[in-house]
Amino acid sequence: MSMEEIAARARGRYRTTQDMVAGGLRDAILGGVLDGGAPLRQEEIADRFGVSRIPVREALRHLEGEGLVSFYPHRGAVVTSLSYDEVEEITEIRISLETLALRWALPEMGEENFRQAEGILDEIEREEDLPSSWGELNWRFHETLFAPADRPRLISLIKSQHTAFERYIRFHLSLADYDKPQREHHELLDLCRRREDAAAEALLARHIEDISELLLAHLKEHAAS
Amino acid sequence: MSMEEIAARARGRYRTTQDMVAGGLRDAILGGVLDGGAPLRQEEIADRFGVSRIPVREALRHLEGEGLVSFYPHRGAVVTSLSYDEVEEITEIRISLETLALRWALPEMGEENFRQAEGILDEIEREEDLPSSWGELNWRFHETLFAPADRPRLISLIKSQHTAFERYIRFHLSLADYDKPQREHHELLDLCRRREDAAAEALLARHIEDISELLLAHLKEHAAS
DNA sequence: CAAATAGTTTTTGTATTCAATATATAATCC
DNA sequence: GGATTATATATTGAATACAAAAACTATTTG
Repeated sequence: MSMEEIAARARGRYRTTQDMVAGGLRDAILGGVLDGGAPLRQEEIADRFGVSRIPVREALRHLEGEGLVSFYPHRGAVVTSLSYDEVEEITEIRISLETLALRWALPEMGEENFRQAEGILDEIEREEDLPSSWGELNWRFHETLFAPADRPRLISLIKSQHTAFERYIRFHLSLADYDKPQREHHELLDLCRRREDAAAEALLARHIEDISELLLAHLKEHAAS
Repeated sequence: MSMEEIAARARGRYRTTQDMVAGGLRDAILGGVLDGGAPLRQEEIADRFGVSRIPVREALRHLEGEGLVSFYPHRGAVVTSLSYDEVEEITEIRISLETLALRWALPEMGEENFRQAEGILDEIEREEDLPSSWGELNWRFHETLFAPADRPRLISLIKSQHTAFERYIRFHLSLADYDKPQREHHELLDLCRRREDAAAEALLARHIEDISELLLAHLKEHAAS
């Protein structure tokens, strides 16, 4: 490793300042430090990161592309929040895209993939602070199943739907709620191993719906659109 | 109409400078003035639009979110270009998302929608310069069919796939190539009217594949990945 | 001829200033 | 008094100028 690389890592392992700001804001949003609807004032963010407003604005634009923030001309950016209807919509989109990805991935899966996926399930079971790491680990499991499809655009679309979704999981799910999805993960991996494509696709669809239902139930309870 | 609104239109009917730049660049890319892979130098663009570099950079970031340009750190932005594999990938994604949208839209369609869709098909048949307006008109037809689904996120996803796609149509399709898709448009509208959902979905899938095959055939011929 | 080096170009980041717009508050009018 | 209209303030949006970092080009040197 070169001196330059080490220095780059020390600087926060980001290539540019706007990447650093975007990364920090992303963590804050996904980690729940910034709730949906929270205003993102440029000057305040710039001060907090110790940078000027320009990289902040470009970071915000980038996050807009990821669907995490929304811009309102001359009123600024706010953290995107999901309505009940949008959660339902994302559920449908996820089922459609993820079953497609699984269909393409299944014939290409090898022992290597299965072992990797198992490793992630182990990590989930060993994890102490599940609420704060579930999003990341859950995504890594699903991604591992889709990766053999070698469809980068498809996988990136799926990822952005996941991101929009899992931000809410953290707040609305209690510890017991994680059991069922995890059981489904094991079942899903089993079906993939046995190459039962139709059953695997059906289970994946149900798995997505199950998570969604948990989320919708809590959203309905806690009112707020 | 207020004086302010008139003034806003005179200013180029854009709310902010970056919207104006983004709009201009989008037209240039979709219109084929800027080919895939073309470098987008900030200063040059700023000069051409008579603005500073700040709104240009934010416009580029916005277009990055739309998938029309790609950023390479410290090397700048280039117009995104599609590989053969990516065209195949987008085809699969479109079929998956558009049949989903149609499934949700069909029960909600009314005579109003059918008439509107027919109007667009008439426009296509009356159009003199089809290659340059096909993209826009074709999208408006498909959008009209999906609109009753009232799924804004889904429709916006579909739109970005369309955009990535139709930029290439203009260059690779000859006049005769537009006949078959247009016949399929009429058939599709007919099936929707008769509420034959399964047949309509199947035809839509075939329609997307047909267009894709035309494009892929030309891409294969003209080499370049 | 290959590798190192210097110079150039381009992007990226900062600072400062000003303009345009939206929101909130205060004042006016009916 | 209620509604409309002006005014004030905060924030975003944009321009200018400059500095720094990275990538590219051409040259020099061994």
